[in-house]
Amino acid sequence: MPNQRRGAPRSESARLAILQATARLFAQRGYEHLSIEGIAAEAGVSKQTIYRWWPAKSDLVADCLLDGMLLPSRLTIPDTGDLRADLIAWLEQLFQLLQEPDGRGLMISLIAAATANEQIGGRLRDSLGGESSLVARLATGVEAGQLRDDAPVAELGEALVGAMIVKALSGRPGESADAVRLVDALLVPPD
Amino acid sequence: MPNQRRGAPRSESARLAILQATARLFAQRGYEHLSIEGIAAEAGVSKQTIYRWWPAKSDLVADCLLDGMLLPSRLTIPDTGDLRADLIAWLEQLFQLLQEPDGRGLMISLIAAATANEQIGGRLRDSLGGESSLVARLATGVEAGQLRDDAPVAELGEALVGAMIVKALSGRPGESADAVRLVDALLVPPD
Amino acid sequence: MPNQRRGAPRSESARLAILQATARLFAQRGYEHLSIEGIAAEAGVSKQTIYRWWPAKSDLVADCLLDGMLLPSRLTIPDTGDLRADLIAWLEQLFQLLQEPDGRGLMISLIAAATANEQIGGRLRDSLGGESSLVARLATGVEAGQLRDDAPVAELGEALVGAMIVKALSGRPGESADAVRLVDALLVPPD
Amino acid sequence: MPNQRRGAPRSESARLAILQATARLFAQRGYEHLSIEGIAAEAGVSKQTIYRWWPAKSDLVADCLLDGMLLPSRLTIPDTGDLRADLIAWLEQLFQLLQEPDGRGLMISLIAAATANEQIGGRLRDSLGGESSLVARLATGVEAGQLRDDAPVAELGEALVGAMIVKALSGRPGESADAVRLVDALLVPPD
DNA sequence: GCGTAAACGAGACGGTACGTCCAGTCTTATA
DNA sequence: TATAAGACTGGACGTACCGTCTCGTTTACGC
Repeated sequence: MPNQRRGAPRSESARLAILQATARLFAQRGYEHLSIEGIAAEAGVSKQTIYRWWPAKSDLVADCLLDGMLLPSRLTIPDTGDLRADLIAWLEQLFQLLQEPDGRGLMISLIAAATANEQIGGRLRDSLGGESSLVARLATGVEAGQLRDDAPVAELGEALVGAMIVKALSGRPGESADAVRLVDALLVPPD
Repeated sequence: MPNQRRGAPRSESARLAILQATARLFAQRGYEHLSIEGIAAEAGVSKQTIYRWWPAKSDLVADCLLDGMLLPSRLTIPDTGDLRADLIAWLEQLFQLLQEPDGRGLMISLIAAATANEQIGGRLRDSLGGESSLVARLATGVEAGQLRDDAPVAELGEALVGAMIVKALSGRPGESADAVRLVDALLVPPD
Repeated sequence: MPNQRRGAPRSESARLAILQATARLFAQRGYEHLSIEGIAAEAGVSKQTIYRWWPAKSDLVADCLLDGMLLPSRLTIPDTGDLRADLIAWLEQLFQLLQEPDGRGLMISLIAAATANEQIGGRLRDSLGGESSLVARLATGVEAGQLRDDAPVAELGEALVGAMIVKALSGRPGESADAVRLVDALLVPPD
Repeated sequence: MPNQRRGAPRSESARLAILQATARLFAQRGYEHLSIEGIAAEAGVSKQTIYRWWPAKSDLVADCLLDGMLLPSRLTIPDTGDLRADLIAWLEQLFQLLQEPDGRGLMISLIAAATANEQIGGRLRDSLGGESSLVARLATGVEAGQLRDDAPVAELGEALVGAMIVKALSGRPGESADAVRLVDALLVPPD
């Protein structure tokens, strides 16, 4: 079957350059100060090439997030078999990130981006945009008998991520003990 | 004792007009489309008068929020004596708000504003900017014996508000049953 | 040979609209009250388009002057063969212009513009911005034997124009007799 | 006879401070960049005090010029008895001033101010704002028999000052020889 | 190969808003 | 009543980006 379309195919190098430029500028200056013009200049690309493929700045960021270009990889949820320990470890890492100045900026920028794009919000909910899913980890915990069968995993996931987001937005630093308390409050073991 | 300062005193009418214009435009068009120029025009005031008293758009919004000009009054947490019922009722109202198109827009706008101003984030955490405090209500629950003495009220509050915020950001509608499940997951009654 | 530059070419219609708007507003309200914003509005053009091509208001006015859009065409120096008569006629026209209210305003505005831009000053010196040159006319007079060979034509030109400028600035009306006296004082015929 | 008016008399110290501040800022930054606000701050005076006594910026400058606060004193016309030598010396000094960067700026600023105020133009004409008068010096020359009785002294004065102004505006440097040529062209001795 | 059509760089364009400066007027309290 | 202080409306500044557009160039199919 021959090609569907005539004309030059989409330039992969331009696509990459744009996403990388976006990620770089996002990390450097935050979502608020991201501009299409700046991205085009940084990527060595014309504005039109961006507008041809992405309808809005937030969709660009969503693509970056999907490709894992925005978040440090350490933020994925571990699965050692011990749900409580895994969640605590994951939350502690998040709280630590929020205490680095750039870390908090990154999180705030992601929230700001989510404000403009539901997809980004969804990725945040499913454990911050990476491949792993918080809800999947909780479900594994149910299977392993570490959580009651009828535990509302979706709600628990939202509550965990949401607590972190609220901490980020209100500038209240999260400490290790908070992570423990939060997980213990949420995770009622089966009788 | 005579007055402390010379020069004309700050114009109360201008202050009010600015805050009201901000609230009006915020409700109409959202935080993203709020512009100082637009507020000045709506308030019949010069831009300089705004810049003289507020360093940034987000501080203006924070003042509005403090004065209760942005949120419907029904969103305060009730206190009927039954903590579980109160929390469920409050969450249901929030979820209902999120299902109205304007309601979700309002919440998203508040989160966007919080992104630029920690104070706003703090008000969101303390039950959405009003006078009432979610944490205070939880503490009342502890005193009434409806919650264990060592319940981490701060974390629970953050988790509740955060869950709602995550729902808002990810566009997942919250239903009444969700509210019940969430509250039941979080509120472990004393033995 | 292909085109030198990429990107859309400069819009001639915008260029013209800007110059015409400038000329119109200059004539109506004078150099002092000329504003880039006003010109942009009058020309139906964005401010950026003006700033892209002209670094300053005075350069815009200089371009208008060069294109002969600011001065009445009658102000060019005649060449009937009789130098003395030509100069007197030209000066009389200038003096008459200065006695019309708008005429004096025009001249004052030109001087104010020259204050910000040497090019404009140069055009004023070479007989007020038009195509004709006062010095060239004087040189013709030398050739015709109506002026001494070593007559300092440049200095005489500056003195003639300068006298008119001083009259304009000091509000002293120039009369016909003044023109005659001035020319006779400056133009010493050859022995 | 008691005072005519009630209330505090005009503050002489404020008046002086304002004029001195004006002169200082005029010299430093030129007429164009002079602002009432800046003068008030520099003088330690309120804006209202300036507006109470001077209707416009240009009137302030006119007053400074009258008080001799703007021009170097060396620019007065000498009177050694030799009219030609005096005029040449005076012009040479002017030309020299125009070749210093600040000197040209000063002259341009004065012309710009004259553009807004006829009085200033008049002072420029009467030999640049000082006490001495060019026309008076020329009249002395007539009395001394160095100029024809019917020499048009007013026109000659305007031509001399005007030539200098044109040089200043057009950025053409005046040299010593130019001064000689100009004076010789204008001053026809009696037969 | 050769035309044609899309992608692409460059960049001009009409706009909106920014945050700042200053004008000129006013309202206080003090001298 | 003059003054210092300073708040106020209003207009313009020069800049940054927006999203659209118009060029000339490049690339790859389909004839």
